[in-house]
Amino acid sequence: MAPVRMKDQLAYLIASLNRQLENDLEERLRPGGVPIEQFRILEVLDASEPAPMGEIASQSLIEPPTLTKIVDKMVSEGLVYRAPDPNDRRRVLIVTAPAGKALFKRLRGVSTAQEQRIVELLESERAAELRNLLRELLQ
Amino acid sequence: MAPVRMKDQLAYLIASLNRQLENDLEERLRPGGVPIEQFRILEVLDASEPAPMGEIASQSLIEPPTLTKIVDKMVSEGLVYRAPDPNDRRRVLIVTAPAGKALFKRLRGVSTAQEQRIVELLESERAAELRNLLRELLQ
DNA sequence: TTGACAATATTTCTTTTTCAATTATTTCAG
DNA sequence: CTGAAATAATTGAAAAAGAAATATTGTCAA
Repeated sequence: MAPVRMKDQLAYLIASLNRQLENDLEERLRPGGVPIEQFRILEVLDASEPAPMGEIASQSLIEPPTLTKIVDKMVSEGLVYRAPDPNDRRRVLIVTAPAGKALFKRLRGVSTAQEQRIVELLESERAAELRNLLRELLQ
Repeated sequence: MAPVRMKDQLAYLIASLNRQLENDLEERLRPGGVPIEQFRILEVLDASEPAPMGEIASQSLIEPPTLTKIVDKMVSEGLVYRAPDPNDRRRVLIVTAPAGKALFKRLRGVSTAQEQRIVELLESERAAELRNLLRELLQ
């Protein structure tokens, strides 16, 4: 069997593409001065709010201790606030503050535009196929 | 148009899958006690050696200052050594030392096994299709 | 040939991230 | 009910990453 060259490995292609997409997103967020992680957190909250720390961590792919510190910063910037969960007081729920909502409203297009660029680059049936392949490999 | 849920976004799927593959690889490398970055550097060198720092950096997706520090460590562990490029003395070429070659020989299977698992999980035509889709999106 | 600019790698300094341990709360078997 | 184990989040120390500055060498137009 011919040796698989690194650049042909699926894991490597995925890592490279991931890097490329992150750099792209970061660059487009830079004018707003918003770190990509903060943006992802706002995305998670936009989808379902309020959300406990653990939920945000797993969805945004950020480790819990890191998330705590990022949220600290976002709280101090007035983007979100913490609200202890009355049903389970171990939990801390995060809620988007008005400033956070406004910020996200300004920036959400950055992410959807990226998705659109990808889908356009492939034709849409192939984009759907890619989506399926990735899903199949997850878990 | 219905709002694209975060979990359906290609960028998110790619980030998630990338994370999953990295965790998987890291776990399998742990017995050898080798950080994933060192392994990737050895992979790059295995493909073409000697290689200048810049080349290793871009291929392994590691930033130059970080790479310098990792190579420092690898040199002190006797895995690689530095050799100034005689043709361009700004460059520093990295060469795999015998211990590095031995280590890589023991561990290379980890990476090819991962590739195989992916290819098997999909059938191989679909793996080929995935490869093409990813390539198309790169650059 | 020179002098300005570019390229390569490293260093330094600051900021982030991670890892392990800690606190607080909940759950549940006995 | 009690207390041991589990879960959620945070903290603090150490490690890693990142940005900017530096050192060195190379390139090329004037």
